[in-house]
Amino acid sequence: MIRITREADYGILLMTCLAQAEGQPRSAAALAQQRRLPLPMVSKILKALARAGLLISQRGVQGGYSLARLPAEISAADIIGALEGPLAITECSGENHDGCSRLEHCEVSGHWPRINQAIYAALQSISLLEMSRPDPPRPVRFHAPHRVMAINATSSLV
Amino acid sequence: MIRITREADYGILLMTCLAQAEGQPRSAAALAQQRRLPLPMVSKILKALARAGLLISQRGVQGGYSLARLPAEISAADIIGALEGPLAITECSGENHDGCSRLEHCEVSGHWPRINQAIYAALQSISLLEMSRPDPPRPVRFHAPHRVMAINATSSLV
DNA sequence: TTAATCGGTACCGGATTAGTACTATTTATG
DNA sequence: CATAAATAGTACTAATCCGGTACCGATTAA
Repeated sequence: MIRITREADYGILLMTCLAQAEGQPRSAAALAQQRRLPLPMVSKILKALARAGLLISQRGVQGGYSLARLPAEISAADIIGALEGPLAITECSGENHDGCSRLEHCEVSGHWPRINQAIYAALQSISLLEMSRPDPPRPVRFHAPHRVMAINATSSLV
Repeated sequence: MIRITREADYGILLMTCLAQAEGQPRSAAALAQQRRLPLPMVSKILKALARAGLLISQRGVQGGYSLARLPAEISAADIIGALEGPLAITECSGENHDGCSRLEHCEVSGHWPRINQAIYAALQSISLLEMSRPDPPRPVRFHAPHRVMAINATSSLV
């Protein structure tokens, strides 16, 4: 399946909290409490988001994190991308096919960037503003032909 | 990062082989040899694809697998979806939010199906026919703003 | 009858991820 | 100026999941 790491999953949850906070900084502890997530994890994720430039961090008493841009200017792709690090497993979907031992028997590799881009575009089309709507209009049923294609969203699992 | 399992990755490789075979059945061993993939793995994947109705299997001597539909009628979403099984980790992105212990503190969950569908649509727009073109026109560079969003396509890694 | 091939299940090892612990650094506030 | 509240960084452990293998049964053309 196509899955997203739990880190990115939590990241989206936290970002929606901050979107609703309207620029006012929130501490990691407050966010963890609000979403019922483990504090160290929340802390780690917020740090990463700040490093990626999506959040502004304010240290010291009364400090916290706040959005660096307006919710409408932040996409799901931004958040997920920020939390996934520039991992090395990108060889065949990215630009550098060097070091690909199977290249001579693989005519498909050139197509991965296309798929890549298609998914990226899909994720970029969804803004944080949209995701922050408190009660979304229950979207139309997923029209998978025979089997549900699932994103591994573990955010709400036990 | 957003990653695809290696199984699905191999699956696409194998499907392109079969697309080029033009209806003529190929044995698992032949496909494994052609793509330089481990035979047991190939066997496992082909079985799953056949069960999903994407391949037709012919047992016995001179048997093998062949496409159940025309390459143009099979999408990347079909292949990936077939290999990812109806895992249980779908609770929050699928339809049934039941059993989600954090539901009351999670206003985002309702949005996962949307993201889900967006990605699904992207994958469905790419047909096996397109992917089987021997040497694809090197697609335009991936226009990620600051960081490459990567699909973990490990097909061509060592 | 035989050999080639698909079908299914169970299992193991390794890699990645989730989560934790600890310490240093910054800063508002009294 | 001292203190407490908060972020920043790093290293580490534990659990899960994935890739891969092995084995045996069922089919079927020759």
